[in-house]
Amino acid sequence: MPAHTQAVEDYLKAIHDLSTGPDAGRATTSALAERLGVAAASVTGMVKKLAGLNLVEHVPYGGVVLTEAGRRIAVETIRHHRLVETYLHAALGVPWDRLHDEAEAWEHVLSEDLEARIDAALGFPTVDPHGAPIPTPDLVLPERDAFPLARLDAGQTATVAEVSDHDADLLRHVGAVGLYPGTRFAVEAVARDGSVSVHLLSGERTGARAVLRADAAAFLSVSDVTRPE
Amino acid sequence: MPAHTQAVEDYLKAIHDLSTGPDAGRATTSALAERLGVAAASVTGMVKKLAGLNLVEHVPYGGVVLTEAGRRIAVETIRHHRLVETYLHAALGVPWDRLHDEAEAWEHVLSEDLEARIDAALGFPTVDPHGAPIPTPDLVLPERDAFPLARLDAGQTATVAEVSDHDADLLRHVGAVGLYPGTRFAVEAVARDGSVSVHLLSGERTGARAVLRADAAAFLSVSDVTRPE
DNA sequence: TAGATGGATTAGGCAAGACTAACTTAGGTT
DNA sequence: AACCTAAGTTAGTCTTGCCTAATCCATCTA
Repeated sequence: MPAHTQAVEDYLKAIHDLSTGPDAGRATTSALAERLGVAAASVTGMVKKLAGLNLVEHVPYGGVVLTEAGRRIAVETIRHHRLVETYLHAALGVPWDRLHDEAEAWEHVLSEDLEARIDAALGFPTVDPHGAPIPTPDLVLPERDAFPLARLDAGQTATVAEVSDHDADLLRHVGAVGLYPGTRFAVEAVARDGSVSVHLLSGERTGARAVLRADAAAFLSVSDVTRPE
Repeated sequence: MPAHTQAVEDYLKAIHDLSTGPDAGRATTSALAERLGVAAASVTGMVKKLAGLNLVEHVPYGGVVLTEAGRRIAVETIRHHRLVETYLHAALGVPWDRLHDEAEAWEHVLSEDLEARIDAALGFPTVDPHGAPIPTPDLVLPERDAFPLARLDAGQTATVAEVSDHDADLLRHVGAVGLYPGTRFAVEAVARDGSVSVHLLSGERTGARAVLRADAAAFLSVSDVTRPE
């Protein structure tokens, strides 16, 4: 059935990412080129191919949108990615900041059978080690009402929902600070440069105080926020 | 470092297989084509490329031999393949006859780090589930003095050393008979058509008697043979 | 020694994907 | 309304691997 190549899966996944979340809409050629590390002309070429396969709808000069068929392949690939990350972390102890790159390769060669075995071995997890939701076997991707930590003000308390897995250096920093998904914390202050002083209220480093870099604050999403007062 | 593609790894592995074992020698174009499921002309083309990369020595009309550099890549790939098979079997319960195909895909995307983690998780195994030796991390592939079961005569006793993992149907048959690697058995009779009646002396089905198909007898190797008398 | 024959090689192509360079288009500016 | 610019697209190549068809070579046989 899956006659799609690895490149096709990568494009569809990238399109999905870009057209999901707060900034939804059409994915642009340049955004795809940037994310995939490829020249814009290459994107145009592949997008035309994907349109021919009815996996996306392409409005010249206006970006692309996934069709239902395209969405299914994208979500299937995301499921593979997140299951593999979860497995590598839980079963083989691969550190947080290396999961993404390993999973990037493995997600494309995972058979249905192995996917099911890994899922079962993990007890059918619903989130991966970065806090990202794992699509269900029938390709439903749960929505979340989380938002960037960077929007919190001093005095607010929240729980880490998800950390972007794209930048290994950023992950190491967040790990050093202790803000793993599920950790509850209070914002003590927000510096002029955007870095955030936090007080950990749960997790391994409960009670610790640390400063989160501004760039990291933008890529951490939080939920269960209590308004001060 | 590994700038070699998956196709290169597959060719080198196939050349290694064909030029190893009892029937050693130069690997021929047609044998490679057959094994890789590819046209002979394609093999000639790739072989010239490999020769240019100094991974093989090519004598036109006379076959190919691996260079040391080529041998290392081949053995590294074999190590990946056998470690992955062992892991999938031990950790995820993938059945015997499906290991090969899964491993075929995974062997090419296994990072050094993950290879080491899997090796450690398994307790540094030396043979895979088919009885094939796993090359060491420094790429030494142990030799074996095993030979085809088909050469045994009635009355002889031997231990299953290794079962070829290439044919899933054959593996299912061998599994049904109970001749897993390590199993000791006695040959009761060899039929005119080459099928072999065996009496299991160890393993799960100890005491059982069964008939092994002639084609399977050719792809099972044995060791520790006792001569009758 | 001359064929016949089958394996090996060359020649010419194709499909994926990516690149650079050159041209368009859509949206602001002025 | 004329123009500028940045993003998008077209055109033309390149590399990998694979294919078929045609030719070549080495060897076995008559």
